[in-house]
Amino acid sequence: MIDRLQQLRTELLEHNYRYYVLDEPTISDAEYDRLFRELQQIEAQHPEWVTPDSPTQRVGAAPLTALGAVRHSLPMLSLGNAFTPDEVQAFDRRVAEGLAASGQLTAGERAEYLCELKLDGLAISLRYEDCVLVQAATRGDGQTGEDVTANVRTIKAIPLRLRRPVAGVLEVRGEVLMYRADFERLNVSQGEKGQKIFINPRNAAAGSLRQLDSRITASRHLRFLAYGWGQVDAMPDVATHGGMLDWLAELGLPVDSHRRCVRGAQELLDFYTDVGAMRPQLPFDIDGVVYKVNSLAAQRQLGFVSRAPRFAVAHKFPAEEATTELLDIEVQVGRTGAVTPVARLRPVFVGGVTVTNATLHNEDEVRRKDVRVGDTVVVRRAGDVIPEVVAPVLDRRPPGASVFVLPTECPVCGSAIERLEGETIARCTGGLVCAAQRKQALAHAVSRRALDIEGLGEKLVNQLIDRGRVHTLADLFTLTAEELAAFERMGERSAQKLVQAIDKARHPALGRLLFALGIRHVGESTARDLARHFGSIEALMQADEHALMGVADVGPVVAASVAHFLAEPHNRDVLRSLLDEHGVEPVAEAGPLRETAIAGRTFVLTGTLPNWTRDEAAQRIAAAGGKVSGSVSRKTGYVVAGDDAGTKLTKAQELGVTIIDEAGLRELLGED
DNA sequence: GATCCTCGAGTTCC
DNA sequence: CTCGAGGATC
Repeated sequence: MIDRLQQLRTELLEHNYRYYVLDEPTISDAEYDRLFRELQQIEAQHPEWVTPDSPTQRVGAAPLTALGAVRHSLPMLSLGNAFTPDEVQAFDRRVAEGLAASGQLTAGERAEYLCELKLDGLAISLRYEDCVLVQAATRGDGQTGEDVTANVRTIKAIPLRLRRPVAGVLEVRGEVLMYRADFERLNVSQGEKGQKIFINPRNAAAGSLRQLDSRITASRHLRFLAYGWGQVDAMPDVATHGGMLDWLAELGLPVDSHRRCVRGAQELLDFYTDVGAMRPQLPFDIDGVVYKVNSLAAQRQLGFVSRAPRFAVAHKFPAEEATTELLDIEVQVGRTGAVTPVARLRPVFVGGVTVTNATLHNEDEVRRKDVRVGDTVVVRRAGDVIPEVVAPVLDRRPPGASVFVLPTECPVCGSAIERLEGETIARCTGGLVCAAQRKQALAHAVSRRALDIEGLGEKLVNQLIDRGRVHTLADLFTLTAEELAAFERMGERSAQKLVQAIDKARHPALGRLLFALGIRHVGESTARDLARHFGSIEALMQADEHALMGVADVGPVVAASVAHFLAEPHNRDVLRSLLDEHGVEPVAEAGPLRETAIAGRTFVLTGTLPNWTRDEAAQRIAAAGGKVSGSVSRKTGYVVAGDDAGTKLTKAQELGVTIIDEAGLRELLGED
């Protein structure tokens, strides 16, 4: 009996592999089902023989109450975009120059790329430990994603165990997606059951993957295609991205077969054209193609800019466009007084959602596009998210449509609208006299990245300001549950919860409090820098412009803005009142700048490190809050030197910058 | 003085 | 996500 069980498992795994990975099934679905049921029966008789990697163990488990958070060991990055042939040529030129500079490419030689489809699904990371799938996580913000292990185990295209031995950790990255045919069928059955109809395969895949009840996921026919990797303990002996993909395929992971290895910009563009032609015949949606420098050594050489690799780019298909009528152009007033024209549109379905509003950014933008109220306009979703008015359809302009003129007075408070010379943004001069600005300022102060007060949404903010109950941040801390319960759409329970949330905000991290104040030019990051540098509100309040300039990334403009804010008696009063009367006690930032070796410091990597690639080292430094820069200067904190270090090491010695090796870096990072 | 990069600010929809 | 602008670097 146990022999038969082993045999069934092996056969079913093989058929799975043929079906999902090789796309060459050798038996019918009915035959597969027969084998599957036989295995189920044997396992039912002998529960002690059931193992977690058995093909029967993909049926889903009992619902969870929430998806847990998973921190990626290496961040999941995003890619830069290209939309035009010019941009692709510019990308190729940058790559060629970068590689020529390091001698990896001789002049006139064309760089080698691996071209792939850009799948329109959800990026996930699969973690295998000693060949066994142990965890699956969504991309999330790139640093932290959601734990979707239970759901991912139900996706038949994803092996629960690798087909070849791989020691230690292997993180596989790829896209979970739904085939168009499966999507159509799902919507039919959803419709019959009177359940939610999905707008597109991407949304359906996302909704299915994030189910709390993995039994639902199991019924949804999700697919998976691998395109990359994260942590790899046992790196195979391959030199190219293409080689890595071949290796992943050998391990039993599905990899899309439309990849192509090419040289130079023209061949990249040819791939784009070819893929565009076959796009309607593909079984799944794509939103473009991806070009990656093929050589892994060359990839390391090129490195990263901020969160995106320099060695890869996504060449996107043009966004879907639609035409609709521009009903009106209204202006909004932001928290800094910025006056923004907004297009009110006749609702139109484009790129998977119904669009009714679109920003027009500023006065110049409206002029440049020459859109007028009454025009028929072309609308698209830029970057597939934010709606954008592209241009008017001039043939259909109604006679007498007049050019848009920005009002000279604020529509909310009547103060003058002013546009300083050389600035693109016009601003309401009303300051806190303007209710719109007070509302936005309060909404900003309580937002998640600032004081993080839950339960204080737009509606309530509006009421608090309109009734004159809250004028400054300090007033917020005088609210009681009794009076809040009397506001519209507020019950006793929500009122009490809100008061608790406000109470919790009495001990914010100093940086969050500074960010909450809404000082011009002081965002989340600068606020944290200020908090770390000065350590307390009191110390900051005594700082003059000169002292402020001493903070990293603070120059004359930011220093003047902060000094101006602090010089304003009204602002000082609010701060004093917060601290002295309302029991607000900011807590010093965790890990102040002077006390951690990594956070806020700049690292330069040079030479070959013994165990880490440069990318890995860079990503680990970034994960610990450090910065990685390409060149050595006096502001460089550390130079991490490996074998064959070049001129950067010499320069570091000249400038007296601390030089460490990989072991030293590990020590700083707190690893063994 | 030019250029690259990061940060701030504004915005949409579900 | 995107633009503009401030800051740092070359």
